[in-house]
Amino acid sequence: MAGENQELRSAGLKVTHPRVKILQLFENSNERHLSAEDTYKLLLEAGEEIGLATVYRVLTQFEAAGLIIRHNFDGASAVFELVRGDHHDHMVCAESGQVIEFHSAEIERLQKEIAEQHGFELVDHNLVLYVKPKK
Amino acid sequence: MAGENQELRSAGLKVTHPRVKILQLFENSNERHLSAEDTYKLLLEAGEEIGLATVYRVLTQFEAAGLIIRHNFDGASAVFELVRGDHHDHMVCAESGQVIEFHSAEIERLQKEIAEQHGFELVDHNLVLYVKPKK
DNA sequence: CTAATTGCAAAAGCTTTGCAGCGCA
DNA sequence: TGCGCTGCAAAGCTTTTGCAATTAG
Repeated sequence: MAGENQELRSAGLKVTHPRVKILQLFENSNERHLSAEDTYKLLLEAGEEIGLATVYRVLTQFEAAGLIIRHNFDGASAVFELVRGDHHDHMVCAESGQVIEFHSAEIERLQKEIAEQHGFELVDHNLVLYVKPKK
Repeated sequence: MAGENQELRSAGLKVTHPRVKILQLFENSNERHLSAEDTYKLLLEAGEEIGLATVYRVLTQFEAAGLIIRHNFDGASAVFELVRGDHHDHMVCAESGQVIEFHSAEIERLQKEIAEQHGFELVDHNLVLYVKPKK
């Protein structure tokens, strides 16, 4: 309830109607991965008249604040996801469009190892598996 | 020299001037990762008057034919890379912008394993490590 | 009250498409 | 010759931005 307000303040953002509603949407939606357009439409369905430009601005601010992360799965449009503390990667089904989250400590370890072997420090990574149903 | 012509024919594509030039560009350029815009500009510099729309169409056809692959590193614009038979992933240095290619059979194996554990078949994947120089 | 935020519409990238003319097979 | 290909310009999409009005603190 008021939890969102605190999260926004901690992020250094004023508690405005659009920001609260968008944060609530991410916290309550069944679909964890939403594009700006998805977000905009869901707000409209919920009777919230929030401009699409505002949705984009708020999502960008949330990303900068570390509240959500942006994914560019295919290149078409970005999708956003609430940060819940648990890091994970994604598997996208080419047929159903379904997005599955997974985590592999071993892959994470190997990534770090490979970066270091090349004289670098691993800052971030992006792993997406494109799959189809097993016959 | 005539190698490109054969590659194009095998791909079921007519041997036209734009297609030959674009394929040569990818085979001879020092930079292995080119966006449509990069390709267009390099062609202009080489004195080839090929339309940007044609560049996009040819790159899309080459991708469909399996001659090149498309990467969406950041979401801004896609970059293309000649398929040389060796599969590899990429490491991008945040400071220098440098792109390093690497391959890990172990990560590949784990990916396949994970997809299968979830009841899927791995079709493709995208792995990018974002790194910075080790201090 | 004041600076931050919003909404609208216009603009900005990147990419695709319609169509008339040109070129390879 | 015929169908595919090219070029240009226009249109499409996602995302960003300018600006006046509104709102949070």
